[in-house]
Amino acid sequence: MVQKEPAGSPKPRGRPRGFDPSVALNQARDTFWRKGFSATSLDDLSAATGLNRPSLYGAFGDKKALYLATLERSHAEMLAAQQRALAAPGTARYVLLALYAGASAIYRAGDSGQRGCFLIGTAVTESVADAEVRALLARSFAELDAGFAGRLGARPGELPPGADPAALGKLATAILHTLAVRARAGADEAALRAIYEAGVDLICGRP
Amino acid sequence: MVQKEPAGSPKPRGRPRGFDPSVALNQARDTFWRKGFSATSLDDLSAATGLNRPSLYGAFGDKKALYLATLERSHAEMLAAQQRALAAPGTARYVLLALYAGASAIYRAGDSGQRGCFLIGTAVTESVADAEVRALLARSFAELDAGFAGRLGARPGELPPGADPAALGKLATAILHTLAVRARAGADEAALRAIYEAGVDLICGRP
DNA sequence: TGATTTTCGTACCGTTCCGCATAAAATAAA
DNA sequence: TTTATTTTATGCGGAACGGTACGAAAATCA
Repeated sequence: MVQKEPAGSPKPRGRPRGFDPSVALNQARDTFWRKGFSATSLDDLSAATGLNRPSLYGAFGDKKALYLATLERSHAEMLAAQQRALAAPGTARYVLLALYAGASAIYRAGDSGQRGCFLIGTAVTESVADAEVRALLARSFAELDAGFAGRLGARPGELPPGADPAALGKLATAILHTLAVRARAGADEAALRAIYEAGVDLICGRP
Repeated sequence: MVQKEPAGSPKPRGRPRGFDPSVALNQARDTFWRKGFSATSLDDLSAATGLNRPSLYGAFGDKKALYLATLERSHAEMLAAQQRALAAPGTARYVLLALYAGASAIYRAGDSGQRGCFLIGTAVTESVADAEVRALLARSFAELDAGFAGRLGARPGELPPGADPAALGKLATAILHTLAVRARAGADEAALRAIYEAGVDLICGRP
């Protein structure tokens, strides 16, 4: 494994890293995603990343810090995907359906069983005993709610008269929540699609 | 601790139990509820129930079997509570609001932080790696969906014209899902109420 | 080349984990 | 009382846990 060499950055003094921390972070996230935080051991993470424990520790800190880093990145990616989907051209109904279809595909992925949403599938369990996880989860929900609300309130007349974009935004996030837990329980593509199509019908009004 | 003596049952041969297995099961469930399955040790369970490990093992089997027993009981209680709430007199809107208010109260309970729903908060994480948990979770969702659908389709004319009770039933369960995960993330009573009121507005039609 | 700095790999530390072996205690039957 | 049976309590054993010390390896700098 050869290190990448970003031009212009002065080479650090000692022995260069033999791995890409960003890749390792994704591999660690995949492991947490499958087994959850508590059931994932440092040996699991070591095997998944190909790094030994000292290298993991040196790059990310202890297991908890590594987990928080995967949560933070995953939330940022989810939020970016939401923004991208909601900024696409088309009606609210159209972009919501596309967004949920994309989420459904992600939730059903996974080599050893459908994994659902990373935050819902792993952080929800830890959040009662861990204030940092809980705070990140609450922030993630709030930002998703706001993202949906922004798009739903963007074009006057697109929603049924009297609709409250903020309230509907929270329900749009609720659809993601139910898709996430149901995917983890094994629901297939048709089952998830039926749910989000019915949800979009309610949020945007039947067409 | 004195044993209960159900009349008519022939006394078992040996030393009688010094504890009530049903009470112990609830105490074990509360521990799983707070920390999740993987993070809960047999010592935690022993401390919570007041039993030592051999007694726990003798009464319930290993940790996994004990956990499955708590899941099964919790699901049965949830389903019974749903049936009771939906069979109450009143419009669909009224009974749904009452049901969600009751769920919200349960989800916000907990001595050390809001715990949400037991199944959503703990089983969703385990369900990818454990087929038994996954099957129980899927069954639980399906039965809740069916319970809601049954009530929503029970009285013709109660829903907006053209509404599909089966699809709305799944969305009614979705409201429970989002309440459960948001409670675990720390959402307060007003936040949860705003969500389920908006959800009921959509499902039953604005009043 | 040699010194310096950082990473890598092995091995280890103390702790905690789950499960059980064993014996004492408590009750019913004989 | 004696015997049989079941539940308690103590404590052990092997494995896995998270985390780290330490020396070898690989790069840059002088």
